[in-house]
Amino acid sequence: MGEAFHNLTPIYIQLVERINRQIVRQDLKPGDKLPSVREMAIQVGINPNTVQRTYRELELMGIVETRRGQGTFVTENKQVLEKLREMMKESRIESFVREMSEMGYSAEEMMEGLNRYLRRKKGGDKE
Amino acid sequence: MGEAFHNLTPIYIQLVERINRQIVRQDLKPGDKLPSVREMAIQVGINPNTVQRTYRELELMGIVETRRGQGTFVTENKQVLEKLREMMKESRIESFVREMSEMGYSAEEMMEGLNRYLRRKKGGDKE
Amino acid sequence: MGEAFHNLTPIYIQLVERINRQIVRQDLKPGDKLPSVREMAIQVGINPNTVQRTYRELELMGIVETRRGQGTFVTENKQVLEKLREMMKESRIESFVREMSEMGYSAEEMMEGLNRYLRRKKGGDKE
Amino acid sequence: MGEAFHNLTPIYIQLVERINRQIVRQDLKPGDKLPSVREMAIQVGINPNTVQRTYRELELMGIVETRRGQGTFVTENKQVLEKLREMMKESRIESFVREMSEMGYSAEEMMEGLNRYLRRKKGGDKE
DNA sequence: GTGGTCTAGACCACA
DNA sequence: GTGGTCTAGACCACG
Repeated sequence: MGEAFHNLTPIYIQLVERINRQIVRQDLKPGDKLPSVREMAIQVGINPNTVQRTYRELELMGIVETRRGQGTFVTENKQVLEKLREMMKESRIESFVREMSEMGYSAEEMMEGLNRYLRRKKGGDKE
Repeated sequence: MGEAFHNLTPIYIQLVERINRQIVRQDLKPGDKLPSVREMAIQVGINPNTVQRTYRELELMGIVETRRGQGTFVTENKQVLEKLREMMKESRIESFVREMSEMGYSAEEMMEGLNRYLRRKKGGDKE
Repeated sequence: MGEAFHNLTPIYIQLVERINRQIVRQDLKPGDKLPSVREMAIQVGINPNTVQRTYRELELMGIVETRRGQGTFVTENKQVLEKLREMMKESRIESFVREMSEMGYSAEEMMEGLNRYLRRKKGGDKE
Repeated sequence: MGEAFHNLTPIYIQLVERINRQIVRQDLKPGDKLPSVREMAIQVGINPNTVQRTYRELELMGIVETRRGQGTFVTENKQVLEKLREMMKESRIESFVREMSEMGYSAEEMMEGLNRYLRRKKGGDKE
């Protein structure tokens, strides 16, 4: 999640992660059909081959199932989805910790900071 | 603010953030000289005008001081630096919380997850 | 191993299998360097992209390791290689049994036929 | 005899083998009429001359009989058919043994592997 | 040099 | 229509 003006991580990986996020957020629910390869390519402005590669990657992970002539669908396998959710949670925590410790914060300060933020937010909730 | 394939946020903002991060990480210490406008422009491959704008922005925030004919330096004002550190910490916490709650995690699960991660890491530290 | 006048199975899969066979036969030993993507492409008369896809597939299976700027190498992980050997053995047995039972032979006839063949061969060995 | 990407063995031989297989599998029974030369040529997408050659080859082997003005028929000669069956069985066994020994398996391991596979399959049969 | 990514455009099989 | 494969040719990062 570094910066960079060109963005080094491959497009197809970025797209894999974007779709994973949509699934974990339930924007894409189990059984939902993803846009066709060509449609998605137009939507995000990349080449159909690159989308194809993304979908294949997701299929290898068991996250989507593709049915020839029909489309690509989010798996209904609860276990896989739960594992995905778990992985993304760990990944978020991990980069949070990495960034915070790069800034020089200790484990205690992280817990403390998060705790204070959450309590503050509970009071003044909005949006 | 989801990432994109081209990265929509203005380059000068990206550069401001990159420099702030370097300061908070102590890669740039109080009193350190930043690369000259032209040098920085070459290093990151952007237009000197854009770098100029970045430095102006940083100066308005009080984070750097420019001395005519000498260059641009990280401020030695402890208060400003402490505030910057605080801001970046809050910003990291905030996006962590936002992302985690988008994934459907509750405040308790965040605290729990972070705590478990930190304890796990304390045991098997390396690198 | 069917016939087919055009050969339906994708080239990159055929190539994966060919390489796996070479590894199992020890024509390619652990640690050996495979031909570079471009070289292999010329050797077998296909597009470098297709070879690249083959190598990637093999890497996902853990059968080869690729080192940027150096080349692609057969893994030295004994476990993976043993598993590959086991898989290919099972696969050979499975298609043997399938073909034989399509021809109407029973399990007993298969065992009997194989046994007779092997004993016959033991006597008149050559080559 | 490794496979290839274009398949080097002559088409008419491939077709001979395909038809033999259909006969041994009883997809084509004794006395059955084969498709006409022209029809077969269209079905498999090759030249009628090539089909003609295939049928001539099969006739030389005594496997089919052609009756002027009527068509080409699978022989009803039990002996010939039994011999064909025997030949194909031996051929399958031979290539099984060759492939397995190329992989470094001994005669004992082949028998053992086949036996285990068959017993395993007897239990969990399906399809 | 090496592997890795991306595009443009083609053709195929399934349904 | 769908996904899947292949090619040709380009450009990139690593060493």
